[in-house]
Amino acid sequence: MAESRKTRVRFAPSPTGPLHIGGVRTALYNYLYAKQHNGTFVLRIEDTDSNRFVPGAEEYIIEALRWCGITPDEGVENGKIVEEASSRHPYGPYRQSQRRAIYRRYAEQLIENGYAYYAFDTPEELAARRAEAESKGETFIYNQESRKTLRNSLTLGKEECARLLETTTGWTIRFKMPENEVVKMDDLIRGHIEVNTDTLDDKVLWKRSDELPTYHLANIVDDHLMEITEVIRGEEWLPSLPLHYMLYKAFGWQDTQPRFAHLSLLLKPSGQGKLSKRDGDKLGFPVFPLRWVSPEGEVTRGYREDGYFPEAFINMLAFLGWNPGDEREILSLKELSEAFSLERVIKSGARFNPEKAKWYNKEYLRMKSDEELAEAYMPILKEQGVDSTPEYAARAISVIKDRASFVADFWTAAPYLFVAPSEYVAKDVAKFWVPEACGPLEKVRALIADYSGEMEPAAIAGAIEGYIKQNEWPIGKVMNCLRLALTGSASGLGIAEIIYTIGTAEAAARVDKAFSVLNQ
RNA sequence: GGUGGGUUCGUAUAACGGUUAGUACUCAGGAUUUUCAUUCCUGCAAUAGGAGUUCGAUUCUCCUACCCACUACCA
Repeated sequence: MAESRKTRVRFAPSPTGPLHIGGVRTALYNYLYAKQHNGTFVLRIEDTDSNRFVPGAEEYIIEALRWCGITPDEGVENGKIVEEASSRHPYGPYRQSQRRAIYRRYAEQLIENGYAYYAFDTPEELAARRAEAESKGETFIYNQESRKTLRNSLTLGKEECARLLETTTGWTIRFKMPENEVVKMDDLIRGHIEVNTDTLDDKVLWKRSDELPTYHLANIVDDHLMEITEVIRGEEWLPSLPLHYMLYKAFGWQDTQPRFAHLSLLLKPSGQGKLSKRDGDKLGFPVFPLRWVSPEGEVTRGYREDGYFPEAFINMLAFLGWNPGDEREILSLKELSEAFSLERVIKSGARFNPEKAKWYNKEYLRMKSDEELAEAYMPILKEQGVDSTPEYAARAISVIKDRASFVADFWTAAPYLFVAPSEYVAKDVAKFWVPEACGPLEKVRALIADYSGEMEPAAIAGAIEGYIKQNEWPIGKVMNCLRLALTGSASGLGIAEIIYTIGTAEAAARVDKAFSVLNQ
C-alpha cells in the first residue's frame, strides 16, 4: 500500500540559524531520493520554537538550497515559503507556526482517545523534582511511574482539571506512554530496531510556553497530512522514533505511516563529536554553504564565498556517507539521483575532510570551459584593479588552469599574466641575473620581438629552445633569466605559455624593463 | 547513569561467508619538464579486542573496549 503511493519526501529544517552542511546533506539525500522515484521534494519550515527563531534563517535556507541546485518542488514559490494551499502546493501552509489550529485539533483527539493527558506542573515544580533526583544521584523522568505523583489530568479529579483548564493556560499536553510494550521498528538504513516503552518518557506534545506543538506532534501530523512516504532525517532523531511509531498508532495511521531512514551525523575532522560552527572557524574551512551574517553582525564564511562550485560542493557532500558501489567519484546531480539508494548509505558517522572538498573543486574547475571560468574570473580581476576582457582572461586561464583549484587561484598563481612585474625576487636575481645568461637574453629578446611563427605555446617554445641550443647557451640559466624578466621570479608558468598569453611585444618590453631596472 | 546507534589504511570508502583486503584524498619517492605546478609511475598504510558458529569470518552471533546521539514546555 505504501508502495502504491507517489513518493513524497520532505526536508524540514528549523529556522534557528544558517543551514549547516549536515543539513544540506540531509536535504540532498531527500532530493536525490525524490528525483530517483519521480517523486516530490517538499520543503517545510519547522518553526514551532518561537524562542529560537532567528530572523533571516528561513531566507538563508531557501537561498542555500537554490545555490546547491536542490530546489524544492513544493512548499516554496518565488523564493518564499508558501503560506496558503494552492493547486501546485496543495498541502499548505508550509510553515508550522501557521498550522497551529490543525495541531490543536489532533492533540485534543489524542486526549479524547486516552493517548495523551493534560499536565499542570509548572516548570519550577519540575525543576525542583529534577534537582531532588539529582541530589540522590538519580535522573528525574516524567514517565508512567512518576506521572502518578505529579499534577495532571490522570491524578487530579475531573472537576479540578476542568477548573485548571479554564482558569489558566498553564498546562501542557503529554503523551501517555504505555507500559511494557515492545515497539518494533524498521529503518531503511539501520534495519530492525526494538525498544521497550518502559524506557521511554511521557514527552510533551503541546507546549504552554508558546501554545504550539512540539516537534513530535507537529512532525507526525504534517507528515501524515502531507502524505509523506519516506522520512529521511538525521540520526539525532533515532531515539524518538519509538515515540513517533506510538503516535502513528495512536492516531490510527499505521497503514500510511512513512518509512524511516536515519542518516549518520557529520563528524568533526578529528572524529570527536559532530561538526559545529566553531570547527569551521577553528580549523579553517566553512561549515555553511553560504556566508552568514547573524543578527548580531557576526560573519561566518560559506562555501560559495570561498570559491567552491555548487556542483563540487554537492558532489563532495553526497560522497560523505554514500557511494554508488562502483569506482566513480565525479557525478553530476542528475547522475547522483540515478545512482542513489538508501541501502548504500553508510551507517557510521563520516568525518568531514576539507582536503577532499578542495580536490573536488579542482576536478570541477578542470571540466569547465575557459570562457565559463573567465566569466567568474572577471570580478576578481576588477577587484585587483586590472582592466581586461573576457577573451584575454580566457586565454590566460587556458595556460594556468592546471595549477588552480579555485577561480581565485588564477590570480594568485600568475598575476603577471595581467600586470608586468615591478619587483624581482632577490634570491632569483642573484642566481640567474648573471652575465652568462643576460648576454644571451639580449639575443633571445630580439628573437621574441621578431617572432613571426605560430602563436601557440608549442611553436614558441620550439623557436626559443632551438635558438638557445643552437648557440649552445646554458638553457636552464637563460630560460630562468627570461622568466625572471617576465614574471619577477624564477618559478611559475612555462616561458612559452607566458609569451603566448601576454604577446611578443609585451614580452620584449618586459625584458627591456628588467634590463633597465636590474642593471642599474 | 539509562536507552539506542556505530567501529576496514590518517581520512572517505569497496569487498554473494572463500580477494595478495581494492579505490580515491593526503603524504613520501621517482619519471617527464627551462623553474614551479600539472601529468604519469611507484610506495607507505586498515578489518578495535576476545570468544563462538563454519571446512573457511572484514562479513553471522555473543561479550568487552571505545566513539556518537538522545535523555528540555529545542528541533
